[in-house]
Amino acid sequence: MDSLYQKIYTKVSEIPQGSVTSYGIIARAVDLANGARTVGWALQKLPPDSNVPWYRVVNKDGYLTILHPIVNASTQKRLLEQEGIILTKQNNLWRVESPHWHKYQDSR
DNA sequence: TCCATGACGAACC
DNA sequence: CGGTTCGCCATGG
Repeated sequence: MDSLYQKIYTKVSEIPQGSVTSYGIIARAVDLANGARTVGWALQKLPPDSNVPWYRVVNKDGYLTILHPIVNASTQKRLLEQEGIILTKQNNLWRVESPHWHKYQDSR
């Protein structure tokens, strides 16, 4: 059986290129109804050399709310733009223009 | 064991 | 309708 974090990473890895999803959606996909913050915690713990597409996870409004000092919002913005995703500066934060949300069939 | 801390989200003013 | 407050939950001290 996978650990909670392992399940989270697996779900994140399922997000197709060019799409994004929110912390809350991932949380529900791993049976944590209100564990959005926990998902953020798990992603922060990802090793730098990981191949998990953590940058495809944004908050429910499409904003990049990452707080990591090294791998910051600018890094995430660059990676998203490489996939053709358009970002605009709003409320002093980068935001995905017209998010194509990736949903999960069930989970529950 | 209790308390504080987030890469959040929804409910309240 | 928007800014603020309050839950949530796994971790770490």
